[in-house]
Amino acid sequence: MLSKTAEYALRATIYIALKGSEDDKLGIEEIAKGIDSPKSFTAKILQLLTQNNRVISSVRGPNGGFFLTDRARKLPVKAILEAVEEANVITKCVLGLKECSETRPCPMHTQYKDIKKQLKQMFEKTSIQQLVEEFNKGNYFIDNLKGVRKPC
Amino acid sequence: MLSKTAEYALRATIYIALKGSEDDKLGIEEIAKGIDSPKSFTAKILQLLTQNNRVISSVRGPNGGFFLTDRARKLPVKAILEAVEEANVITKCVLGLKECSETRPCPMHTQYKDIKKQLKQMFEKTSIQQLVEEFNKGNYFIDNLKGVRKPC
DNA sequence: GTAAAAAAGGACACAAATATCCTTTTTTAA
DNA sequence: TTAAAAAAGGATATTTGTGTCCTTTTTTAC
Ligand code: FES
Ligand code: FES
Repeated sequence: MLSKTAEYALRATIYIALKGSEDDKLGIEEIAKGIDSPKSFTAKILQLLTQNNRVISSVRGPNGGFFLTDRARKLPVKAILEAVEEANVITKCVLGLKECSETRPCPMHTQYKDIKKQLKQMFEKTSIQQLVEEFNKGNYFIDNLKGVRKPC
Repeated sequence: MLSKTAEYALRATIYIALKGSEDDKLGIEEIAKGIDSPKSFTAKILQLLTQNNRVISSVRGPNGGFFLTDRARKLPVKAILEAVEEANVITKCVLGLKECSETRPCPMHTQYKDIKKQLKQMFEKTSIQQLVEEFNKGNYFIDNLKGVRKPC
């Protein structure tokens, strides 16, 4: 469905929104551990997300790190996908035709179009903040750690 | 969503089911043109689909080619994805966690699970034959050719 | 039985995705 | 004002996906 890049981008952004703030920025080390992803690769992905402060903000130097502004928290999840150039999942033809359209539909179009619509809704109508709230209801996970869950 | 390999696999299989039969087998040249895909690469993919006659059947030599048995036509679309090892789209966590489960859900799980269920339904409950029938209703497309459509 | 047709198979080429490492720049705190 | 901390950036390695080409095997028709 999504590339590793997009998956790490989503997990990292949610993690930063979840655990960090403008006063308590997170370092790449902690983020990578928190979502268990490869550190350097994740750093590269965060660079994409911080371009023009599109989604993530960052500050260098001691006490620096990554965080999300209140503005950014209101962004739809789709904004994360756009930053890593993968928002096309919500427009593509499931059989890989160049265009997905009603006027030139593939044999799966009729069945797939409703699913695609829901995918689109999910990524466009869900804000990063909503995911944070969902997580904070408890019993949600953003990493792969095994064993007993330590309470927050 | 799907790799090129899976997309070509789907398109090729549908095309063969559509245009061919045991008495009128299709050659790789025609198939690749029909779905417009790279010929040699598509040939490799068809090899995966013909392993153990899982989905596609083939005969070598003059008058040989690819076709689908009646049994194969009844297979779910998922069988094609399995042959190219991509059926996991219908089980994976959208954020890339190792497991997608109710007991260890990611923050998008609640929203995504219904979409995933529908994807699963689509691939499991739709047979290749059904797609052929859908196509034969007219005005469906399996290639990217531009311009006026020539009637069959 | 021989030649031609067609898929199967193997080797290789190229590109993109994934991943690591090291250097540079910026920022802060002492 | 200097040392340390942290992200940014650049170079490179590795793996996977995509794609091509050529040889081999199988089958059929003559
Ligand atoms: S044309 Fe294929 S999904 Fe719409
Ligand atoms: S756990 Fe992420 S989609 Fe189910």
